[in-house]
Amino acid sequence: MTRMTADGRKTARRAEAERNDHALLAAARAVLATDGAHASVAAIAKHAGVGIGSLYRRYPTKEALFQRLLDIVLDDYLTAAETALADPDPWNGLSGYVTTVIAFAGSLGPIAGTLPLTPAILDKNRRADEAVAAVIDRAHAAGVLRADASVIDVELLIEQLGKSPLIEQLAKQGRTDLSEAAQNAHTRITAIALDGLRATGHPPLPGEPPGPELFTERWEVPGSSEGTAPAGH
Amino acid sequence: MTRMTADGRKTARRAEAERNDHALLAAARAVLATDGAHASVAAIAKHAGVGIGSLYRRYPTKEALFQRLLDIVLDDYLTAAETALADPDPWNGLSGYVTTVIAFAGSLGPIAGTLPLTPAILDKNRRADEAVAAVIDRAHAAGVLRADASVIDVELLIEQLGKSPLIEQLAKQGRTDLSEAAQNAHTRITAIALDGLRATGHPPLPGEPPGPELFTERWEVPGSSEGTAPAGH
DNA sequence: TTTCTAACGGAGCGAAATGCTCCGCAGACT
DNA sequence: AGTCTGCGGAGCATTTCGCTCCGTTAGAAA
Repeated sequence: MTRMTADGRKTARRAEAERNDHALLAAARAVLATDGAHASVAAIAKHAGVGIGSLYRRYPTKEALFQRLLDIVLDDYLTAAETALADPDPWNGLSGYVTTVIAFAGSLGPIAGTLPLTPAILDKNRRADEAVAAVIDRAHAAGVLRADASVIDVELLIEQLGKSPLIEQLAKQGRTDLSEAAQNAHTRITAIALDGLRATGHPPLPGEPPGPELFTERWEVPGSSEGTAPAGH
Repeated sequence: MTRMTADGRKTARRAEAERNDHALLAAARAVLATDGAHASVAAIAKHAGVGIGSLYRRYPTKEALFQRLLDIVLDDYLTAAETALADPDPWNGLSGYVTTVIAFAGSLGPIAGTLPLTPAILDKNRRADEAVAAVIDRAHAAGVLRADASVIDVELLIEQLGKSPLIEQLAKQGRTDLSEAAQNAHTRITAIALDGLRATGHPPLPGEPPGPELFTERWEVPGSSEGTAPAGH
C-alpha cells in the first residue's frame, strides 16, 4: 500500500511518472510554439511520448497544464534576468537576456488571456518585471542602450521576435532539413534588431547569410506534381 | 436575359456584386491576419458583411478565394517595390518598402504551403522578387544598408515583423481601445529593426513610447472577477 | 513464483467547429 | 405586373477536440 521505501525515496514507478511530467511540460511548450492557440492535448501527449490518459492523471484539465507551464516559464524569465544582471557588461547582459528569452518566449503568446491567473503567478510576474527593468535601466545608465527605447519597447520587441513564422511553418511541414538554416536566419534577424537597440555602431552579423530556399521551398504543397515550385513571400 | 445595358455598362446588381467581391477580399486579408491558418469562411463572410452564399457564388471554394487573394497581394508587393525604386533616396526607398509591406504582409504567412500555385502567380512572384532585389541592391550600392545583410535577411525580417502577436491578440479580445497604442508600438519596433539594418547611426524613434497597458491588460480573461490583473509576458 | 496494484496507453463519446449546399426571398430590370 | 438575378443564412456531413473509461503492463510484496 505504501509506495515509499523505508528511507523515503521514490519508487521506480513514481520516478517514471516524474519523467513523464517533465516530458509533458516540454512537449506543451513545443506544441504551443508551433501549433499556436489550437494546440490539442492529443498532440502534446503524442509529442511527449505519453498516453492521453497519463496526461489527464497529472493535470485535471488542459487549462491546469498550461497554468503550470506558465508558472515554470515565469521562473525562466526571472532566471534569465538574474543571469543578465550577473554579467559585468551591461550590454552583454541585456543582449544575452533578449536572445535567451526569445528562445522560449514563443510558448506564451497563444495562451495569453485564456487562463485565470493565480496570485502566485501574478507575484512571480511582478518580480520578473522588476528584474528585467533593472537590466534595462542598467544598460540605459551605461549609455549602451539607445535612450529613446523604453522597457516596454524592449519587451514588445522580444515578443515580436519570439514567434518565428518561418520556423513554425517549416516545423508544421516537417521540413527538418531546413530547420538549422531557419534557426540561423532567425539568429541573424535577432542580431539586426538588437543592433537597432544599440546606442552606437553595429558589429558584423553572426553566421552565414540564409539561402533563398527558406523562401522558395516553403510554398511547395506536399502532394504537388511540380518538382520545382519556387515562390517567395 | 442580358445583364448589360445598351452601352455596355454594368447593371446595379453587378455593381453590388463587385463591391461585395472587394469586401470579401479585404475581409479575407483581415481575418487571415488575425485568425491565422484556421480562418473560417463564415468569419470572412461576416467580416465582409456578406452572406456565405454570396461568397460561394464568386469563389467555388475557400482555396480559390485565397488564391485570388495571393494574386492581389503579389501585385501589392510589386507596386511597393516599384514605388521604392521611384524614390530618389535609396534608404528612403528601402525603408518605405519595408514599412509598406509589413503593413499587409501578415495575410500570407498562414496560407503558405496550402495552395497550388498557378503559373501566373509564380510569374508575378518572380517579378516581385526581382524588384525588391533591385531596391536592396541599390541601397547596398549607395552604402546605406549594412553590407552583411542579404536580400533574404531583409525579406525574412519583413515577414517576422509582418505578423504582430500583440495586435492580433488585442483584436481577438476586441480591445479596440488599445489598438492605436499597439499600432504605435509596432511602428517603433519596426523603426528599431530598420535602424539595425542601417549602415550608420540611428535617427530618434517615432511616436511616443508605448505604455505598460499593452502588456498588463492583455492577460485579463474576459469573465474575470479581479478588476486589476496586471501581468506581462 | 504468484499476487497485488499503481500507473499506463489509447479507443471512443459527446460537443463544437467548419466547408459547403440549397432554398426561400428581395428588389432591379422589362 | 412579371421575371429572374443575386442575396442571406439555416442546415448537412465531416472533422476535430477535450475528456472519460477501461483493459493491459510491470514493479513491489509475499
